[in-house]
Amino acid sequence: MNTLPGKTIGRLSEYRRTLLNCLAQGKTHIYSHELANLQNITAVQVRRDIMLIGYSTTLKKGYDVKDLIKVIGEIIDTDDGLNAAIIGIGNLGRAIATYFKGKRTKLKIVATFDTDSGKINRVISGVKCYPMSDLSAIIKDQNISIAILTVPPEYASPVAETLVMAGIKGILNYTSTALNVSSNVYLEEYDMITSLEKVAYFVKEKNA
Amino acid sequence: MNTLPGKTIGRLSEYRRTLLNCLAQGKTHIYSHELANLQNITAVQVRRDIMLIGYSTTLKKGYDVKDLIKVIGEIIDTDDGLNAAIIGIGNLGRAIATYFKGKRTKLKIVATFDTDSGKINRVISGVKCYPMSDLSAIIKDQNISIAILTVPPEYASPVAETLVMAGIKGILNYTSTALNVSSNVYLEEYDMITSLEKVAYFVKEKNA
DNA sequence: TAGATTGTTAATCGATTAACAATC
DNA sequence: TAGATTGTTAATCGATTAACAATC
Repeated sequence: MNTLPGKTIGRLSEYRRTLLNCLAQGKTHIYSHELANLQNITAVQVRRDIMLIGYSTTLKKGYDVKDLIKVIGEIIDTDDGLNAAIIGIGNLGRAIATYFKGKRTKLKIVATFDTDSGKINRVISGVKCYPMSDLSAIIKDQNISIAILTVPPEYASPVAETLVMAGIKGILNYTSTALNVSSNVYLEEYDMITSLEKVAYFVKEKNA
Repeated sequence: MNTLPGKTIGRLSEYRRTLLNCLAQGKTHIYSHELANLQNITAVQVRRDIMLIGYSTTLKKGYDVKDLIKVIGEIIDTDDGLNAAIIGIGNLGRAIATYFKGKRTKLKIVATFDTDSGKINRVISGVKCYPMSDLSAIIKDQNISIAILTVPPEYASPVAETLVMAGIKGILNYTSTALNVSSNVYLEEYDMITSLEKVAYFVKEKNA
């Protein structure tokens, strides 16, 4: 299977969650236009995404919900799962840790890191907090390949460097600092202030 | 000025923050390639974005940092500012409120809402928390036009409906529920689990 | 069959980048 | 001037959508 576009991967993740809801409600089959409506996109886009992952149905009665969940899992999950860590366990870090609790997924948050001695060695939102100084050692020990960066902006760059040196393969950066990492590390950045400013701009434009 | 693409608006917001940092460091002028490097994008993209907002410099010594900050502000800010509210003040809500504290921007978070009686009427992360039952009234009273939705997923849809009825103009949805709002309300959705799954997928692909 | 649905190609739309003239 | 930089058009790239044949 060729590498799929990022946008398609994002939608597949959303399809899966929606499908799991459908399954919980006892729905066994779903039409492309039903799934599209639940996601506020078009049915063609759903069908095209599903085409890209090589799944198809013989029936004209929609996709088999269970099957499709399984096939999406084969595309976006790894067989043996991946370990992740949250770097900086403030409000945002806790929010993410809490989101993950109880979600049965191939991704596991196995450690958090902080400099605050009041947090170190405690279990926070279900995950053990280690001192920042042990970052490299624990990433290697626990085979952590993904880091979720929620430290204050001024620490983002040095911490990212440490992460890369320690062998991290992917970083999800929630700090407001744009990072510059070597191209063999996958980097995804998201900034809440930017999103909010974008909403504000379009609110202004709509009412102009 | 025509409405600009969302991607450009996102980048303008980031340029501004970077430029404010530069200004704080005493930098008065910046070349397109410098700004591009700080943002990990290309210089052409920077120049094109700046072209789109109608700014240009006569000097070949880069853009005047102060001027450019001002011009970006004229594009993305409203003259009189906009008020926002956080709906659901859990960890994520608090993270956002805290991010905003001390940021001088035309956007103000003026209220938060929750159902937890232990939170109601307290000031949390610098913002007063009101009971969810007062949502409509306070949105109208305080002229709130943007809602940041950080409630549990099962409440997302009914709360969004209330928000729209109360006259909200833009919603930034951080819940995992895809919303369906009338087209005169601007909706921006972001889901952390999806982002993390995307990172996991590309980590897997890079190492395949 | 007629109507609904899927899978897929081709067309369109939008965003990025290459190329380059103009300017300092 | 030569070299660096900007502003802008045209080309390219990528993602979405329209159109439609095939199938139930």
